[in-house]
Amino acid sequence: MNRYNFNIIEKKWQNYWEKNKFFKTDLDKTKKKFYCLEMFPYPSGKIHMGHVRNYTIGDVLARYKKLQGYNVLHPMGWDSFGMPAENAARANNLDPKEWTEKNISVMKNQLKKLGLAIDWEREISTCSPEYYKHQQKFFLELYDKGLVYRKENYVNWDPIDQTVLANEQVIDGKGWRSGAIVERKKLNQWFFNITKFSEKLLEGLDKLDKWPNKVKTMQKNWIGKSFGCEVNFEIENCNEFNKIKIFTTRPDTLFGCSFLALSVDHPLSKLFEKDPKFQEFKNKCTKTGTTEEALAQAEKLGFDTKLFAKNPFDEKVKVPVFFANFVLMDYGFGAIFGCPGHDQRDLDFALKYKLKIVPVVKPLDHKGEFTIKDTAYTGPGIIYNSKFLDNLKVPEQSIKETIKIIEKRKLGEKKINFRLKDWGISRQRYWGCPIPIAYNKNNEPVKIPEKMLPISLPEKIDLNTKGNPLDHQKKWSEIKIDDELCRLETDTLDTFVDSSWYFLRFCSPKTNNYGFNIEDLNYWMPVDQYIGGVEHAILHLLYSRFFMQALNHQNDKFNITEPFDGLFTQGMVCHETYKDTNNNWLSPDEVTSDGKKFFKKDNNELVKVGPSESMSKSKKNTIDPERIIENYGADSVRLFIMSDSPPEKDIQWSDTGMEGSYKFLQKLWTLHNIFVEKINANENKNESDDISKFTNNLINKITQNIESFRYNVIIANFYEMYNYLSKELKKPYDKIILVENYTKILILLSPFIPHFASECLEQLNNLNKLKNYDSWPKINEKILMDEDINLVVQINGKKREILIIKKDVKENEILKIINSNDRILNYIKDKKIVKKIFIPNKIINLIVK
RNA sequence: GGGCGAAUGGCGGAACUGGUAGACGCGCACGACUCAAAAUCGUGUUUCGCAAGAAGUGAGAGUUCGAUUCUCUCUUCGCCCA
Repeated sequence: MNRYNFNIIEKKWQNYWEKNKFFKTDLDKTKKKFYCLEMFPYPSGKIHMGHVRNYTIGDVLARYKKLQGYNVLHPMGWDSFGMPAENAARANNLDPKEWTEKNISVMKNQLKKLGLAIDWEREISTCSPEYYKHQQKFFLELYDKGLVYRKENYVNWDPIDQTVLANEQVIDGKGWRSGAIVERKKLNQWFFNITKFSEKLLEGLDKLDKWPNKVKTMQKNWIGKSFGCEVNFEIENCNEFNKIKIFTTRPDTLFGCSFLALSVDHPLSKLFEKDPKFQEFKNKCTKTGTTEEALAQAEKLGFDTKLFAKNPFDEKVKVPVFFANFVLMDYGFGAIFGCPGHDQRDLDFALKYKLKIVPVVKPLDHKGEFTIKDTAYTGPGIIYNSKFLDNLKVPEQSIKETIKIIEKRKLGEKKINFRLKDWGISRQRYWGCPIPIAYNKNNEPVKIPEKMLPISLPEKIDLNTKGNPLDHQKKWSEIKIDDELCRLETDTLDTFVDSSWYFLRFCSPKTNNYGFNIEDLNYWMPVDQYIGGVEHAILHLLYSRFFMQALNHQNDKFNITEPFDGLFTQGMVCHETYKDTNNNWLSPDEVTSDGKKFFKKDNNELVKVGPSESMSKSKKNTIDPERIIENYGADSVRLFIMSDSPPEKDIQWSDTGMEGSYKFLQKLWTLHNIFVEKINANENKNESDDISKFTNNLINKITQNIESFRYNVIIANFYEMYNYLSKELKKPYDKIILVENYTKILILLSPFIPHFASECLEQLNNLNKLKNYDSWPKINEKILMDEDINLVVQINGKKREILIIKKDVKENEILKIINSNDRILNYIKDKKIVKKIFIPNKIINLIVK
């Protein structure tokens, strides 16, 4: 018997699919559609196991839906702008464009070797002017709608490299490359007004019932809607600034207020502009990073203004006003009141500056004096020390009631605050989409007229400059608009903008005059199933949702509000980590094992085995998919990556598991040959038709498990199928029955191991089944109903016997069977049956005494 | 510190709405084939026990005829936010 030669067979089918345009999207819009999309990759060089997992999950679904008769859109593209290209190009003196294009061609080739059912004619790449031209139009459209604006904002500034750093480039407060201490610097930057849609983005989550709750909660927390109140504090003896407006979510603790804290950017800071001590303090503040986390961890610092504010509830109580490093200008009004008793940050601050600590909430069951030492009390309880607020229950009564009083006394009003900030889209980098704006002589922004788009990036430029390379492109940046010489914006767009609408472009990838064709969109959108890593749970998904809101805004024709109807977040691919005696990471290739301990291959030194972690280049625990495909074939890899763990959880890469999948494929091939042999022999008789029952049951299980993404269980179902069939085929079977059942089984297998299934179906002369729509096997309910069931007999809740009986047998029938079963009777004899619990087709439980 | 989630054999995991715990795979053991090994095939594999049987899903309680599944408390781990 011939061995299954995956090399020949996989190549054969990949060529066949390409030549016959097997996965070309159908343009017939009368058919029911299914838009299956996986997060497109960044072309970093080679595909990694995470891609293999992500794209196999999607591919299984796309192939399954196609067989079910859907018109499937399953495209692929490249998220091809971004820092790695710029860094790699700088390091190796290359052009980012060439580097990117080379990577794309390598990775595309690798994806094809996986046998993915992708319509490559719809391929897009975000770094091509063909793509970003439309993005520039969208930018101007949003600009016209008032959703884009420019303002000064802090960035992470590397003073040595003279460049802006992304948050992830700041490591322990230092620049990743230069090691310089990162500063906060104010720059003029472009923003998308995402906060205009805070409420809509929050409400929209409720309708996304095919999203994981986890992701929805994360977005909810990120948007961070909080109910609170603005309160005006009067400032004593200050003519220029007699009122400060603060925001608080805890107005009920107002009597515990012992200071006001302002951001150094608060308008009141103008009074201290000439104070060198204040400038020194402000500089100190700019040295702490811009992230909320950095601010939270930094030591609480204050600058005493020597001003005093009156407590609005009791004008006799006066509290000092500070500037403080932990108050941000873009939250609330850049001013808070400090209540050390019930907020840890405020308490740290108060202890440092020896301010009063007045507790105003105590736990309900607390007896005697309640004191605060070094931990603020934030739990529930009851208000005290607070005059007219005393005895209000915290939090259910206190906040609401206090706001009522504040509004009645006209001291402030109820306010809803969002944590979500506007989206800063300016990047001081070369390899990104140019912002279609220029500046005139007066430095005013001017829109680039549509006919001048795209503003393309200059090519083959010197990247080894300080700061943004585009700042050094004088010639490129000169542009004439309406006969006026202007200079182009040199900032480029955040790459999250590129990925906020690429799924729209896939619907009409070739349309030239606009980013999409609305008829195509109305047919294909929303994406029915979006699949990707949970690391994009917040930003990418939120920005994409925002983009739909923005396009929708003031546009009756664009009716999409939510881009992704279903979302699935897959787990990561992990591998053990290895370190040598000098604590250097070792790759799995450098390590060998005797089954118990691990050794370094070249010198037999003992290797330290670390925990299994997500595959990453830095820990050297990666497995190269291409090499695995070469050794085992794409079908085997697909099988393994689907088999060991539920798709939403992390999977451990294991060589033995991989080998197991490979062996299983060989076993299926043996089984195939037995089928073919038996079909040719045409035994012309059936002992029974158990095989049809089995197949019918299998269809039922596989279909249900695909729909709920339990792919690992499906692979187990296939193993069971193999175990069953290798025995069952020892019986004689009629050719017709065999062909019919085996064809169905191969169709069930085809989404998972498409090359193998195609080869076998071709040998059965049933290849057309994979071409035709609607060939996913249907369940025969009658056969399903006919099956025997296991009925468990329990005595006092303990399993004592299993009865294999027909479905829907009545209780008294079952009691008859029990009465003739000695094993069961043994447990009942000499006892009285007190109670009978009977659940049809499941269980009978006899309670005896 | 807050939010969300998880914990099942030596390992990965299964058990859809409370109803047979451990499917399926890996590993391991034994056997067949072989001079031998690999490959392949077969049998077994939660623990204790010769067995009948008993215990058993991180720990402890509770609801129930019946709990891996529901409720409460605790422990550990993971993710997100701070």
